[in-house]
Amino acid sequence: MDRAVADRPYHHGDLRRALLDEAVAVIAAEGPSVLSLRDLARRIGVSHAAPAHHFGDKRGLLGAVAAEGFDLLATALEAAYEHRGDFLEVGLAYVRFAVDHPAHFEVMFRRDLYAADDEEVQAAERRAEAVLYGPIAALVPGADVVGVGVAAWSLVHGFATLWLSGNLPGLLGADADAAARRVVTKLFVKD
Amino acid sequence: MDRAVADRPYHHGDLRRALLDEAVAVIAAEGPSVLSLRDLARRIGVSHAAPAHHFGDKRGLLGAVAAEGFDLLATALEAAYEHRGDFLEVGLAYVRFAVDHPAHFEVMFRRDLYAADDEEVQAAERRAEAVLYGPIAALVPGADVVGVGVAAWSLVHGFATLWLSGNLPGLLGADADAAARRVVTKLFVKD
DNA sequence: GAACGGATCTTGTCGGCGGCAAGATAGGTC
DNA sequence: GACCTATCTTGCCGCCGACAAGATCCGTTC
Repeated sequence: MDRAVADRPYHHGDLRRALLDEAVAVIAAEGPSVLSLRDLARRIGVSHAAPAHHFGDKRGLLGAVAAEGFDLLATALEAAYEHRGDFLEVGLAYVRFAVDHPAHFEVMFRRDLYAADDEEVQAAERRAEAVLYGPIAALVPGADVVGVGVAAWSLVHGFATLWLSGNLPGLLGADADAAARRVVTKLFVKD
Repeated sequence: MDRAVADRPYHHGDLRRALLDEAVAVIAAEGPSVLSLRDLARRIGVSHAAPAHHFGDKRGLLGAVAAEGFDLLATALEAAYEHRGDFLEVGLAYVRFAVDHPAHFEVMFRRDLYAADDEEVQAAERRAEAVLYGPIAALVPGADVVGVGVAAWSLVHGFATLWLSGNLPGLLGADADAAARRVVTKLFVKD
C-alpha cells in the first residue's frame, strides 16, 4: 500500500477499467450497498475524487456496470442460441451468466441504482431483449409469444435471483447448472 | 411541521409502528437505498437517535420490515390455498402480494439489507415456505416436489420481480393480475 | 521545440448520514 | 413518594458523496 502511494504516477493509465473491475469485485463480495467511491479510490491508490471524473457520480459508475452486464449477457445468450439452436439452452445460459457474473446481474436489475435514461445501458439492453424474444417467434409459430417469452424469462430470472440470494433450499445441491436444468425443464418440456 | 415540533410529547406513543409504516412508505416511493434513519425521524418528528432505540440500527429496522413482509406473505398464501385449494391461485396470490406490498417484497429478498440471523425473520420465513412446498406434495403425489416447487416459486418470483422493477414490456398491459395469470398458466397448465 | 488546450488527477471543503455515549423525561411499580 | 426501567434527546465522531479550484500530464499545432 505504501508502494502504491509512493511509486504511482500522476496518471493511472486505465483508471476507468480498474475502477469498474474493483467495483465488480467489491459488489460480488459484499453487495452493492457497501460500495463506496472513496473506498474504491483508496483500494486502487488514487484520490477520493478521481472516480467522479470518469463516471460523474456513483450512479454513473453503477450504470457503467449495468451496461457492461447487459452487453455480456447479450453476447452469452447469442452464443448459446447460435451454437445449440435450442431455446432451453438460452435459458440455461441466462442462469449461467447470473451465477458467473453475480455483481453485474444484481446491479443490472436494480434500476434504482443507476439513471433510468442511461443510453449506454439502454442500447445493451435492447440487444439482450432481442435474443430473448426472437427465437420464440421463430421456434414456436402461432404461440403466445409474449406470454411464453415472459414466462421463460420469469422462470430463469426468478431462479437466478433466488439462487444468488441464497433463498433456495440446500435440496438442489451445489451445482447451479444441474439445478437450473432440473427446474427449467418443468416449463420447457411437457411430460 | 412547526406544529409537530411544538406539540409533540416526550413519548411518541407507538414510535416503533410509526417508524415501520413511514419506512415502508419511503421505500415504496423511492427505494430502500434512499432510506435514512435521520430522515425517517425528521418526518415523524422525533430526534435523530430515536429509531436506534427500537431497532438497534438500520439493519434492524429493515429486518423488522422483512419479518413483517414474510408474515403478511404467509398469511396471504395460506388464505389463497385454504379458500381455493388450487395451487395456481397460491402462485397468483404470491404475485398479488408483491404488487400490493412492493416495499416489503423488495426488502424481504434483499438479504444484504438485514442481519442473516434475525430470528423474527426466520420464523416468519418458515411459515411462508411451508405453504409453498406443502401443497405440491399433497396435490401432485409422486412428482419431483422440489423441482416443481422451485420452478413454480421461480416463475412467480421472477415475474413479480421483473414486474416491480419495470423490466416487463408494456405488451402485457397494466393489470398485473391478468398478466400474471397469462404467464403463470404456461407452467401450471399443459396444452 | 515551444506554446497551447484538453484530459486526467489532487486537494480542500460542505452537508448529511450511521453509530455511539451520556443525559433528560415519562410511566409503571412497590 | 421513591425507585426503576423504557423511551427519547443532545452532542459527538468518522465516513461518505458531491462540488470547486488547482496541479499535472499528454497530444497537437504552429
